[in-house]
Amino acid sequence: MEYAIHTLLARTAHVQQNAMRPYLQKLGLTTGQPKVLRCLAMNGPCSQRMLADYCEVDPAVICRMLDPLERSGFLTRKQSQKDRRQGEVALTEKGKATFAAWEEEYEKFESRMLAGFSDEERKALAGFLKRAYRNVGGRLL
Amino acid sequence: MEYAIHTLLARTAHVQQNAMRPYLQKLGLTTGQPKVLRCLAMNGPCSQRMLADYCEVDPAVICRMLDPLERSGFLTRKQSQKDRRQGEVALTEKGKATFAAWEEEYEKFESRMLAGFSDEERKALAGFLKRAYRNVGGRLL
DNA sequence: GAAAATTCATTGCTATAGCAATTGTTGCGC
DNA sequence: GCGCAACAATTGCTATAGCAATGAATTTTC
Repeated sequence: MEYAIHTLLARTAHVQQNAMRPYLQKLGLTTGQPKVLRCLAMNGPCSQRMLADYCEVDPAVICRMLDPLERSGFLTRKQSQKDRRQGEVALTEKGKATFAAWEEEYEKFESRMLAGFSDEERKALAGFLKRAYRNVGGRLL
Repeated sequence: MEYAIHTLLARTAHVQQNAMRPYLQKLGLTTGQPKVLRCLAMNGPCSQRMLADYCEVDPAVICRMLDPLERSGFLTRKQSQKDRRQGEVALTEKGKATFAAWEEEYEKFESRMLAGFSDEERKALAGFLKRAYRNVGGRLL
């Protein structure tokens, strides 16, 4: 039987997420948290609005995700001086260290997922995904 | 900047889902429902366990997804005669018609997502996704 | 400079998803 | 055939995600 691309894409992403969970759990992370930490690690302290834009999710999602991340001591929230509407979210040392550890751990995962892929194939896959991403409205990657 | 494959995959799947939502809403469907309808359309009446296996989600997820699908009149649930532990989930006529309409509607979406892809590229992308899917533990596609 | 529009964070509601525990039912070992 | 293991559906709890509405602060418009 033939599968539609959207099915292959959704299923692969879904199974991928389940496969990553044990790696993340070793570091005390859930599956959605690394992308928030990544934004902060790459861009430094951000407002929640910036996090939402970068992660391409609704601001409400970020708002709710920050509570457990703060409780776990990965980041801190405070009010911005310049604009009291905005918060300023920043990684703690623990947050930085945990994200760095995840980046290392992730290598193991990726080599498993792409086992048997040549360098050309990896490049081609990345290029295809990026093109499809842009075709359906993605603006960031 | 370079993006990890898992990021490209997760983001593309995520944006894809948001892009499909309006098409689905025209038919009164939510983003998770088509895969359940597909299983029933392809395989005929199923137990919830079969649906969970086919959709690669926890049986609890199927259990909770059936309530709204039943309320919308897309399917019916009854107890199996042979094994009273199992239920028997079956599409209604409305469910069949709606799924068929979705399959048509989906064509429009896919041609948008894969605009600019040659036939070879489509085949290559599908092949790559399937290999990655299997590498991370997928057993069905 | 005051009224209107916009922006940011948050909360409520729903959908999708995993895991653990529970209940009821079947099947197996003996 | 009885007890126990396995299995099916369900429910509770949490995480991720979208959308709508709200309240507070800022910016724009006039």
